[in-house]
Amino acid sequence: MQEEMKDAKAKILLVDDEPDILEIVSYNLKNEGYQVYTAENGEEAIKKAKKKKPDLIILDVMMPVMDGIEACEKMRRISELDHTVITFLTARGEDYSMIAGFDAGADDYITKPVKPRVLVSKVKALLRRKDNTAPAASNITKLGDLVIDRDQYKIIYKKEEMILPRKEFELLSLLTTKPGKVFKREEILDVVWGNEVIVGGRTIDVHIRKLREKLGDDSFKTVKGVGYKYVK
Amino acid sequence: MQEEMKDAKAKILLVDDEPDILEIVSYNLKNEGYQVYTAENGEEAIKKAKKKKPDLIILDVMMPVMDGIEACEKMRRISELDHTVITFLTARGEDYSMIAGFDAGADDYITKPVKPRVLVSKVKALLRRKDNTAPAASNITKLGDLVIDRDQYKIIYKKEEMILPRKEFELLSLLTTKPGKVFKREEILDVVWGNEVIVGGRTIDVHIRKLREKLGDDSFKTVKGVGYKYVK
DNA sequence: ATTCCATGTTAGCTTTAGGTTAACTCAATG
DNA sequence: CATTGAGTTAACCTAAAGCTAACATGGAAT
Repeated sequence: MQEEMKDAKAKILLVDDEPDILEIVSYNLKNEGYQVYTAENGEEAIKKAKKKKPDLIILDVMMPVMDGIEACEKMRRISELDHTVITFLTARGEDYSMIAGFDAGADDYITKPVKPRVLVSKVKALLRRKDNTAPAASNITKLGDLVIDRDQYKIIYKKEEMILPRKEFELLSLLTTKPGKVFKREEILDVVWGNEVIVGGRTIDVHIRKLREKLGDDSFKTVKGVGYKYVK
Repeated sequence: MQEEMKDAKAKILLVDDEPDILEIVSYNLKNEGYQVYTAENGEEAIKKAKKKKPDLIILDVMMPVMDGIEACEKMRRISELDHTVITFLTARGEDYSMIAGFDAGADDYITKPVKPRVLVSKVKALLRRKDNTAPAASNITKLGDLVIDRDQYKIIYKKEEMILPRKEFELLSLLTTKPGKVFKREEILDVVWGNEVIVGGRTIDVHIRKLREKLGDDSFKTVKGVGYKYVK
């Protein structure tokens, strides 16, 4: 029950020049537990956005003083709003404004006229999406100046991104699952090659060598007669 | 084969405590080709709604066990029913129940007594309206100069709108769900083709090639022996 | 029906990155 | 100083991806 709370207090900035719309929409959003701020033009919107750092900004395209597109562009340059979702409100059929909107850095758009219910569910969806996007649940191992990203099949070594061939990556990946532990040659073959395949005796060495070339000699220690280990 | 059913077969959940009404109304709706489910009280209605995810729910206000208002409120909290239209059946003159109904999240109301013909045309209208509403729940991903609209099955690339063949679209759609992540060929087959279908080993490549042609070579990186990834 | 066209799949060939091997060297150990 | 296991190198091999054109299919248009 309490995890429903997290987006319950999401802050939303609603920007439209028609007070009626502001009122009806903000009423509905507040009903859902959101904290709603409003602005009647782009300028005001930017001020409030800076101050409140909302999670979501709903921006009407057509507005006096500063239109939605312009406001959006400006807001996108404000780094505090990096994680803010911006969506446009646009009249149906105005495709050009949709494209312009994306160009200005919007994340989505909602077409008018819109029913409160629909808008609310849309807002929910957007905030949900935001949550999912942020904490990319990737499986990453960090060891000193080496970062191993198993999702992206890449590593970062001394701030430098590099991609390794598959076997090298998997070998490294294995050794670093337990730094310091000595992996027997047999173990390595099992995991990296699969115990059906039979490869010659020097194959592992060659791969170790390549890793040493790329990641520095001293990280890979040989334990004669047994196998290899990775040390920071 | 299972999707692509137009609203000819729209699912309607009809809720009323009077069996006579259930029968006569559902007869008429079925005649029009709708798939009709019935329930005799709010509790039952919620259960069936969850299971069947109807497009439209017609809800009598006055019911034993759980009345329409309460049932409506509960159903509105079920996210699978976000796009379901809910309409009340209310006795003429009961204005209060109409207001309460909207407050509970209903989309419309129908006054009793109602002639079958009228009801049917009302239902048609509601479902038509629903179709206009639904695409507002768009599901859009924006990545640099690429916008993917999963609802409209179209993309915007460098300000240019284009539609991709289904497989290409789905492949792109998958890869972009997690930019940078390497999707294994097997994963891709599972998601885009479905793991029952068996396609030749070169099929994915060809689709990747087409995407590269259209969206630029460098966005699609090959990770040999593993799969592909999308990078901005 | 018939034609036409877009999409999807396949076969078969080319290309290449990646992986393996052989042959030799080196270092450690007893 | 012999033996054994590991290091090194470059040649070689192969599985995997690229590519192209042909074929298959299904839906739309006529």
